[in-house]
Amino acid sequence: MKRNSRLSLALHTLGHMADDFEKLRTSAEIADHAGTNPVVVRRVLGRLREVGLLVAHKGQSGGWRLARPPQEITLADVYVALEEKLVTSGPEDDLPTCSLEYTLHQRVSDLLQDLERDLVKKLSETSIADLSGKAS
Amino acid sequence: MKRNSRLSLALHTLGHMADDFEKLRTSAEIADHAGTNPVVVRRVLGRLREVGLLVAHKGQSGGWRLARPPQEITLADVYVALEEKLVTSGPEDDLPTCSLEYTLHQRVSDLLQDLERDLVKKLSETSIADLSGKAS
DNA sequence: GCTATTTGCAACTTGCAATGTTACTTTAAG
DNA sequence: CTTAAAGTAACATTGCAAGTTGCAAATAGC
Repeated sequence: MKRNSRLSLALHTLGHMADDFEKLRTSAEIADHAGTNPVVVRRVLGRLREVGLLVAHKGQSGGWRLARPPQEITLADVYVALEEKLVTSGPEDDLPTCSLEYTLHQRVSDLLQDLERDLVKKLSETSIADLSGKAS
Repeated sequence: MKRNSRLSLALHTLGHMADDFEKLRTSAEIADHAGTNPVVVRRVLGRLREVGLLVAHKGQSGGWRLARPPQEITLADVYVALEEKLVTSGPEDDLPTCSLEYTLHQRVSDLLQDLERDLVKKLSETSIADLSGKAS
């Protein structure tokens, strides 16, 4: 089992979709290529459908395709949609009882939020069209 | 159970040690304050001992203290020692069979390595003395 | 030297979340 | 009407971090 594979799966799939973005692909085909399970694919791509990156067609000869041209979908769009958090924001659930711990958490959190912004900015500079074999 | 608590535990503890850096503290005391278990404390602080940030004294009236002045121990030292990876480097274990996946992984990895460097740089600008109540 | 206290460490258990699986419903093409 | 697809809920598996137990080694205090 691979951890943290949602983003990999999504980007990999969208990269291929960028190659031939009219084509409908079924969850089964995608799962097969990505070495996973159709339900997992539907779960992950479902998020991208919800935010309008993908379109799904039910019924016979249905499947998935991009909702807009691949040049207009960036890695950041996908990252944000999946809430993958490659930068771990603090896991603090309970309020710290100790003021030192509070200060500490504050500092580290601020720092990580900056990094997260950086990451999204950098991801937004690459579209999924840039990944495909027939890149511009 | 908190995930990702090793770094929190370590920084929290070292912050307190910076307050009174001659004092020896036992794993039991530290665990009690941090709401965890002495063995977990020894596991985490053991890493910091291995890289020369802490000193442990065995035997009666033994315990832990800083190996050098708190001003000379940065958050980066602790972060690096624990290999905490707040920035998730790619989880790819097996070689990608698909060239698109390979390219993708390459790009994302490069980006994350940049972020990681940034993070360490920023962490190195704060010492554990800066965390303590009696900050400079 | 003897005892109490502490770290060091290995082995095992537990808890949890992500992934995987099964089974069923809904939708639409032919 | 049949077939093939997404949608979804419920359950199973599993990887991993944290927690736990038990004991050996070291050392201070007596």
